[in-house]
Amino acid sequence: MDEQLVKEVLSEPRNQKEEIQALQDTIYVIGGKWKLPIINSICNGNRRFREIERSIPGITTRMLSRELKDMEANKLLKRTVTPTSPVTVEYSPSDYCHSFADIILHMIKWGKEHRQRLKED
Amino acid sequence: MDEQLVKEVLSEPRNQKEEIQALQDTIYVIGGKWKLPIINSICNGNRRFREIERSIPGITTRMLSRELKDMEANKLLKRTVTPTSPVTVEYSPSDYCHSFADIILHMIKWGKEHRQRLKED
DNA sequence: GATACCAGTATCACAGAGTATACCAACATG
DNA sequence: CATGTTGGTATACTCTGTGATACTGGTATC
Repeated sequence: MDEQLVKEVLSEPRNQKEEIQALQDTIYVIGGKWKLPIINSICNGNRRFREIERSIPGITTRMLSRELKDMEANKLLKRTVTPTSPVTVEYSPSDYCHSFADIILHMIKWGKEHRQRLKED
Repeated sequence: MDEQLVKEVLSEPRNQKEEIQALQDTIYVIGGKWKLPIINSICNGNRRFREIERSIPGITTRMLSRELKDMEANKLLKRTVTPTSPVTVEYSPSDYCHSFADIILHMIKWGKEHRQRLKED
């Protein structure tokens, strides 16, 4: 584990109440099955609705629509409509959106290692 | 962001399908409102049932009971019963449990920064 | 004797997360 | 002219995660 990060995040003396509240806040924001996969997809360069939809196995049009609306309202991303014909709709990440990069990266790492462990059994 | 980690986790050329699957696997394992707070609590030294319960704001006896059972079955933690009177039950983290440390740490970090941003408005 | 703590289980109930399917208008492609 | 794509909405449904409340049996405390 990254000792520097530990020092940065975990104040001394430890304030466990604050830590668990922070953890619960984060879970509240990115909880659910789809938020992180969507953020990941958009940060990976997917912009169009169907493009994002196709990049996430299992998601339905409805869930994607709902989550995108929600995330736009919370300024996690920007929705841009270009009046071409037919209209072009593009979703792009806000800076805020990039702040999840570390979390996502570590979760990808964990998922890969997890799969590796399962294979070894 | 940690460039070394990026190189380690994100293979070149990128395999986005593998990445999103890894991400979804991780969400599947630690998804829900309580798993990470419980892991965090136990890794922070809480061992007894009521001790863990008190350390997590909002959790009910029932949810804690269910999640602990689930996590014991998945070898995320060990349940030890000492035949004192009344019996002493202790939950302790497995090595596996510690593998979430990075994710939790980054989520705590994000939560703290999030709260800071809200205060600044 | 009343109350409180421990480690839970039982029962009931609900909201909302998530699924399935169909549909729309406008355009492009074969 | 039939089909497919885009960017969604509408409707109906399931289901499970979560919550509220109550209870148990043994012990310790007041």
